[in-house]
Amino acid sequence: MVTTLKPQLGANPERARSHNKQLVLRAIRHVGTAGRAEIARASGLSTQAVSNIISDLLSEGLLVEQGVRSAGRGLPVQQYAIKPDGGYAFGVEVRPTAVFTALVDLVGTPLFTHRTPLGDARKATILDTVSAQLDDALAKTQVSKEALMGAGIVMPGPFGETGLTGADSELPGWNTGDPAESFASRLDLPVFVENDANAAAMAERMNGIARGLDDFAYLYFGQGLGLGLVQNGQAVQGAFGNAGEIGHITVIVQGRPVELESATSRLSVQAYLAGQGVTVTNMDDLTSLYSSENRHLFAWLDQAAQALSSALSIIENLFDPQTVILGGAMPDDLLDHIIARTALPERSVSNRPDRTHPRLMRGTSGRMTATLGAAALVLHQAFTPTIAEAR
Amino acid sequence: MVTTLKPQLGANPERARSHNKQLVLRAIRHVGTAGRAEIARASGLSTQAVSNIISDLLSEGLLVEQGVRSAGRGLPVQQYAIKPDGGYAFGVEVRPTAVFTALVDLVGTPLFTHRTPLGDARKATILDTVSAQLDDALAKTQVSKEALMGAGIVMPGPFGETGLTGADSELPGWNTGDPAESFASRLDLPVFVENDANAAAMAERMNGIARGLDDFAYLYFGQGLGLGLVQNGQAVQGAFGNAGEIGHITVIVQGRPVELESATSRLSVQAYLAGQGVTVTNMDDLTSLYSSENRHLFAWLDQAAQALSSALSIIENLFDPQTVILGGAMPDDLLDHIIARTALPERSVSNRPDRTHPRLMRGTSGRMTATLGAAALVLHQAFTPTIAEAR
DNA sequence: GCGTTAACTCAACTTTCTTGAGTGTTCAAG
DNA sequence: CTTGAACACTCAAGAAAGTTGAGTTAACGC
Repeated sequence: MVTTLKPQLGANPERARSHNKQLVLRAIRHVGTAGRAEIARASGLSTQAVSNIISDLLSEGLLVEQGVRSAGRGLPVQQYAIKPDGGYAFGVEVRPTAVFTALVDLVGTPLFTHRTPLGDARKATILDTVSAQLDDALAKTQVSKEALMGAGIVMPGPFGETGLTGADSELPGWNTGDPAESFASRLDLPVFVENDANAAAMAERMNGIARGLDDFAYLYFGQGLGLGLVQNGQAVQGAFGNAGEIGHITVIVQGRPVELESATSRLSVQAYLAGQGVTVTNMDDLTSLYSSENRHLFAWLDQAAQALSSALSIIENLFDPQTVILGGAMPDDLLDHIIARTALPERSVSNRPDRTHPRLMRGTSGRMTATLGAAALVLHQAFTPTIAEAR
Repeated sequence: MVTTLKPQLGANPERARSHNKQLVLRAIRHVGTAGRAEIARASGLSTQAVSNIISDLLSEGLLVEQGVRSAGRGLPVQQYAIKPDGGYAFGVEVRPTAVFTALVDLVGTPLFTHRTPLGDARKATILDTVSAQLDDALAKTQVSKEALMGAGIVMPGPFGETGLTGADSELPGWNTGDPAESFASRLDLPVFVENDANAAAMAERMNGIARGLDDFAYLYFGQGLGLGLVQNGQAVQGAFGNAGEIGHITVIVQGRPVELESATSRLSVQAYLAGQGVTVTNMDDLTSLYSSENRHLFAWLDQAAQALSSALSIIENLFDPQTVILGGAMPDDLLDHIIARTALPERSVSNRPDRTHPRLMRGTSGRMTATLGAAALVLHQAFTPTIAEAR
């Protein structure tokens, strides 16, 4: 039972500078625009140090001057903001039948999104497709490869051979070798791999409803149901990268134990409605069923809300998050409906009077959520000081 | 909905050095004894830098020379080890009826442990008791206050007013104001507050069965049942410090939903046996019941194992830990029995062929587990590089 | 108007790390 | 047995990045 120490790096001038640069970028990003003195106070560095770092970042093209603000006495503040075209991130979501790609700029604005159907789901096919899509994205947006900071890849978990393997939506050929490695060498970029729920959570944290939150959970409606976890500003991956597989835990619905995923997921609603003779194939079908107040859909929503209430109790009591966000491949209307119907457990550490956020919130939904989340992984990394992380 | 950025510090020479010192200590601690070159390789620093740092640590009394080892070619390695009396940590566990204290040295060896009954559980009484115990511990062990690196405090959660407040084992008067603050100013020491489960987990990681593990869970039998979570080498506290309240989630036992804590906890076994006309008041009673193969106890153990199996499924699928450890106020025999009887869920991300650790292991049990865990919090902090953490 | 306040710059200084040359010890090949 | 390679470590010089303190500039308020 040999346990190796996780490699951590010592601080030297070079790594210290890189750390400080990311710290400054993060501070500016958080408030939008900021002046040197403000950043110095926030970071515990001297104004001089911040000045030097900012002049570096300006010449690297990561920051722009943003005019002067005179607030109170003293010399007016020269303000700085993130330069949108200071860098770009490529986001990829791999599903068994298609690959979704997105190119976003440094502030997270998508410049290009695309869906490419997959002929087959072999590893080589996927790598080829993603690589071609990257070239296409760069060409269409006139972005140079040098300006790309990395690629985020969202793949359906679980990774490796586990007790959940063999189920529904598998990708063959990925269980051997490190997927990140394969993509990194093929795309010649730094690569970050995550599951859909964590990626969606990070997207929400970078540019969505979870901006500034450091501890929250994200329930992601994908094919099944995934749990994204952010603790201390970092996505929780678990020892083998498979944290958040909430779909297979047992919850109580109408007094009977069922798998959470079988009560609340896209497959679940499709199966339920099919059992009632109603066919849905995409999110638009669900939206129109909802607006026509289809009683079968409403019945499903009710039991989904029940299942969710159990899940909420577990998530809240185990993680004590600032909030729980619901999002993914489910129309806004339905998410809102579920949120309204979900009983907030009383016996929960989250049931506290001094809350700043609702216990349950709706996040971004839609087909591209996870793909944009993949890109957000790259941005997150660019704005997170990491002196000790070995690469 | 204002979200403030978590304060993070920039790197300057002083903080870089402190970071590197902790990194060196951690590297040495991990392997027991080590030479300069070995540490340099592990930390990404130059041998020269490591040399300078080690000479610092020697003169601060945190390291000792440990003789020469000639391994293969080259100059024999001058080895260094942690100096046990290089520093001390005070551990405190506060319960409603008693305060437990321990003084441990830098390698974690307890020099002094004590149980002090509490006349009442008012805040002032507790602070007085702890303070007196600290003085006593220092006097009896001849340790100077300057050598104390801090105090770890274990208190029953949940912290603050929550949906679980008002239950069984409360301490009045702690919901207002920061407990850490109160202890820090009273003891004039750096203070770290945790719940019992997380503290026990950190103890196990520092000196127990979880040495070197960075991602694991600890199920702690206290009054109720608590979940300690270590992710990335850090205890997970949640947004409000109340993560790990697993006792109140619903699990299935014999087909019926029950609160986990009512099926598996010290109170649970007492209540169950009382219902069968068997009275137990302490762990020794349980041990003798077990060795006499009491059928009521065995029946309880069986249903506890069932409940645990459900809990295990949740923990594994949500956290994907390296292992789950069982420990706390329950005799070893009983823990071993439960572990042997607990069905390992098949539908779990932890059910994988390439495991290095068993899925369920027994940790340290006994009355002082959490108290020593409290002290371990201080040691953990001393061996963890933290350049960016604001204090 | 004029002093106070505050942001920012400049130049000198400090800390800490890295680099490269040099020393001493051990092992192994000729 | 000699010689050279391998390796740990030290010394001294140099580089990188931070801090400090004095000085400059602009706005506010009395």
